[in-house]
Amino acid sequence: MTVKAPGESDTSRLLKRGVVEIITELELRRMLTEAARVDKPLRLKQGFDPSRPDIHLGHVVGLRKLRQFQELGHKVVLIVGDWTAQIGDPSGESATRPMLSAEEVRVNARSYMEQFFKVVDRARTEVRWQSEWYGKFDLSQVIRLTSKFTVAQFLAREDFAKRFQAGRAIAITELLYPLLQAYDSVVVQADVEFGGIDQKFNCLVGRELQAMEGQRSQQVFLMPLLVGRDGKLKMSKSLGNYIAVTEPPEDMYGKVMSIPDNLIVPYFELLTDVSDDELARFRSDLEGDTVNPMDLKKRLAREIVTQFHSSEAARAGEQHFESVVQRRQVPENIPEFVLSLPVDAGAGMLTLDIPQALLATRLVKSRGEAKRLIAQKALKIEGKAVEEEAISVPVNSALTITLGKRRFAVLKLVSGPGKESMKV
RNA sequence: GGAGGGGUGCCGGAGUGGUUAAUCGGAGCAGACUGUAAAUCUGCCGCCUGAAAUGGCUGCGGAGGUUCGAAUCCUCCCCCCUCCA
Repeated sequence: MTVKAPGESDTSRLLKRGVVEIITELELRRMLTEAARVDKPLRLKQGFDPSRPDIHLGHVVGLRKLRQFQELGHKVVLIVGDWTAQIGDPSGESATRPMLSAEEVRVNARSYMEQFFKVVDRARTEVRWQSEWYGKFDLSQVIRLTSKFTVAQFLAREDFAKRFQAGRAIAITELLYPLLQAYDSVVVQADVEFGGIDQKFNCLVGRELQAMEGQRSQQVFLMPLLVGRDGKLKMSKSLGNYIAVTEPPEDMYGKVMSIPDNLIVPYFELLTDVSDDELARFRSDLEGDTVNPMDLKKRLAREIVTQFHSSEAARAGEQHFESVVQRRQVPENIPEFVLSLPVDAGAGMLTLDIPQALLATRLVKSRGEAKRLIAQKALKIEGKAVEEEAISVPVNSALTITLGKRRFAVLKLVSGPGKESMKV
């Protein structure tokens, strides 16, 4: 094993960019130097909650940081929080979560790790399950653990303090959450714990507990919370403002394009490797209005899609965006449906009940929605706006349907007994 | 053990007998505009029927009940929260 000491330029990238706070930076710097000197990697602790196996760009901010440390030779210790998951993270108004079966946890963990290792180096990661130590934890140990802290200490945490003052509920298990997380640090002998700034309290409890157990306290590395697509709140799955790392390239590209302009620079800063000089230029260009924000955003989207897919996928995503969104063209490979309808008496025509057809394709959820969309001029058939709810078309025609900006289908109409439709 | 507050549509949150399919905000969708799926503006936003005004159904924690009529009143039940012990 070879642990490298960071050079000066590395250090500023490592310890300054995308970092809110390091507790304590001085000590961490010492540890980095020392680790290189004795060639012993630092143990970088990162936990995850297997009830939420989805990784989005908000998590990626931290994962990239872990990766940077790994590149210096350090080791990530990934903790599968199969016990804390049962408590629920107290940050926010956590609703009680359903308990997961052991099997569900396993499935989630597998899926999580698949995503995790898109960014983090698997070879330099140790995976540990909480059940390894909490599976045999007994009451005397629980008492011993809880006896080390006071309510006042916990009320120092902003989230608890606010809720307490507001007279809102704080479950006792929620108080246990930071304790368990802290004890994890003791078990795995963490040197540094990584987390979003909202994890500050939990990580600090870890420091104290380690000291009480006669261990060297971990350093705490806190990163900013990425703002979600809404431009206001932190990216989170429950708020629906996230971009998942498993997103197909077109969607990922498109979703990056949908972030508000004021997030362009922060996203570059936290999610890409563009240099600090370039970041500064982006900033001034945006302020001075000398760049079209869209062009910067396209670059951002390419960078991000490339990280999780490939540069080819990024190019394809961009082409898709330019043709479908910007030029409003119909994409390729749209779903096709065959609809069999009775032929009208006389000529070889049939009457297409459009809401019915849209419902059959599941492009809409109800006839009502279809009618509304038609009234709102959202429907195009073969590129032409259609405002009628029924049209007459020749048998065996294939119609390309566009509904709004993002819904497409091809309808093949054949003569048949009823209104049954089938998907092809 | 005692006292009190509350459960409303995807979310937040009004509403305390009819004018409430249910104010408003957010999300979502559509249109316009545009430099983008940014921003902004406008509209839509339970289901079915109808070109439409209309009509029908479902709906405010659950089950009953009162009433011409209930999210709103009564009874029982379930769940959540706060305070005092």
